[in-house]
Amino acid sequence: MAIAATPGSRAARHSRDDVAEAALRILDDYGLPDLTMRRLAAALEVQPSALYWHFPNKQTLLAEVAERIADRARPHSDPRLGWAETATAEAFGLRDALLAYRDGAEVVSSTFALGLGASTPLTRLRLAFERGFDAETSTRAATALLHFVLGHVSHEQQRLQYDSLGAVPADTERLATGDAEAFAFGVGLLIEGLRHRHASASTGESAVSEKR
Amino acid sequence: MAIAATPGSRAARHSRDDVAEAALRILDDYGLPDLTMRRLAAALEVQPSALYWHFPNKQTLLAEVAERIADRARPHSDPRLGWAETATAEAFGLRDALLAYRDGAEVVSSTFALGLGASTPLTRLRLAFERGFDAETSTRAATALLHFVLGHVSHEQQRLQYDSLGAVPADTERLATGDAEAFAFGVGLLIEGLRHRHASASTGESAVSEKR
DNA sequence: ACCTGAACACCGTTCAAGT
DNA sequence: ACCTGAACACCGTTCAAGT
Repeated sequence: MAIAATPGSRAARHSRDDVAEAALRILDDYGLPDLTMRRLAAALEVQPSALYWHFPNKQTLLAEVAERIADRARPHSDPRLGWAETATAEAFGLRDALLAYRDGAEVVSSTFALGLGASTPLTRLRLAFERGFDAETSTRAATALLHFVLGHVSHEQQRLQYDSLGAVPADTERLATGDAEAFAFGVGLLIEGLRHRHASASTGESAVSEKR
Repeated sequence: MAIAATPGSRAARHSRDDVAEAALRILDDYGLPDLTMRRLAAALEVQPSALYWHFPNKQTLLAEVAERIADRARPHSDPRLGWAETATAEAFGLRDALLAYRDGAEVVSSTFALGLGASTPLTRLRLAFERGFDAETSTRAATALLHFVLGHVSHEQQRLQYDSLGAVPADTERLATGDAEAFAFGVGLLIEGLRHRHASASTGESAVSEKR
C-alpha cells in the first residue's frame, strides 16, 4: 500500500529532525500514552529498531520533543521592561506554549524533572530575574516559578482532556478563564513575594527601583 | 519453597490493605519503575490477575499508595499559630513525608495531576490559609504552594537517586542543605507574596494582624 | 471472598545483517 | 548513512473457572 519515498531503496529514509517532528505530531494528535516507539515507527513507515539509529532511547527522544514545545515560547521580551514584567511575560508565554500541544506540560515537566532538556525555559526565567537580582536569588526564583508553571499547566491540561471525554459538555469558556486567573494569581504571588525581598545581597544594584 | 499462609488453600490470601502495603514496600525498595502489577503479585505470591480483585486498575492502586505517603505528613498543627506559620509547617511536613519514600514525590504528583487522591495535602494547606483568607484565595494559594512543593521535591528526589548511582560520590550533606534552603526560599516567596495581598475581599477579618 | 490459568494486545531495546 | 528481521524480556488487563 505504502509508496516508497525514494525509489530503488526498500524503506523510507529519515533525518533526526523528521523523527522528532513525527513524534510531535503523534503527541498532539493522540496524546502521550499513544506516543510509543512502535507507533512512531509505523507512522514513519519504518521498523521500530530504525528509530534507535536517530535516538539512543525513548527518553532522549522525549527530551527533544520537550525542547521543541518549550522553545515555541517566544514572548516579545522588551529590554526596557523590569524584571517583574519580564518574568511574568515569560511565564505566560511558557504557559501558552505548553497549552499549544496535547500533554505538552507533562512532557516538559517530566523531562525537566529528569534533568534532561527543558533548560531553555529555566534560562529565560533566570535571565528575567537577573534584571533585578543576584544570580543565586534569580536561579531560585526561576526554579520556583517554573515548578509552579509546570505543575499548574499539567493539572490544567489533564483536566481539559478529562472533561472533553466525560460528563458535562463543560462550559469551556468559563473553565479556561478560571484557569487563567488562577495561573495569574500564582505567578503574581511569586513575583510579589520577590518584590518584598528587594535588593540582592551580592550586588550593589537596587531591585526596588525598576526601570520604566 | 514458599509456605502457604493458610494451610488447606492453594494460594496466599490478602486484604486490600496487604496489597497497598506491599506496593509501598516495593516502591521504597526498588523505585517506581519497578512497581509493576506482575512484580507486586510475585511479592505477594499470587497471580497478577489476583490483584484486580482488590483494585480495578494500576492507577487506583497508585492513588492509594500516594495517599498513604502523603498522609504520613502530620506536622504538629498548633491552633494558636497564624496562617503563615501553619502553611509553612504544612509545606515542610509534606516535603518530609515525600522524601521518606523513594519516588514519593513523583507518585503523589502524578496522581494529583490526574485528579485522583492526594486531596489530603491540598485540604490541609487550604485549611491553613483559611486562617487568614477567604475560601477562594486559600484554594488558589494552596494549589500554588502544592504545585511548587511537588515539583521541587520531585526534582530534588530525582537528582538524589541520579547522584547516588553516578559520577561523584557526592557531598550529600551539602546538597541536602542546599535543597532545603531552596525549598524554604520558594515557600517563603509564596507566603510573602500572600502576606502583601493581605485581607480577603469576602470576609471581614483582617489577615494583616496575625495571632501570636 | 479471593484466587488460578490462560490468553490478548501490547511495550522498549538489542544486534547482526543488509544496502 | 540508514534500515530490516528477529528476537529478548517484559508490560497491564480480561475472564472463565476454581475453592
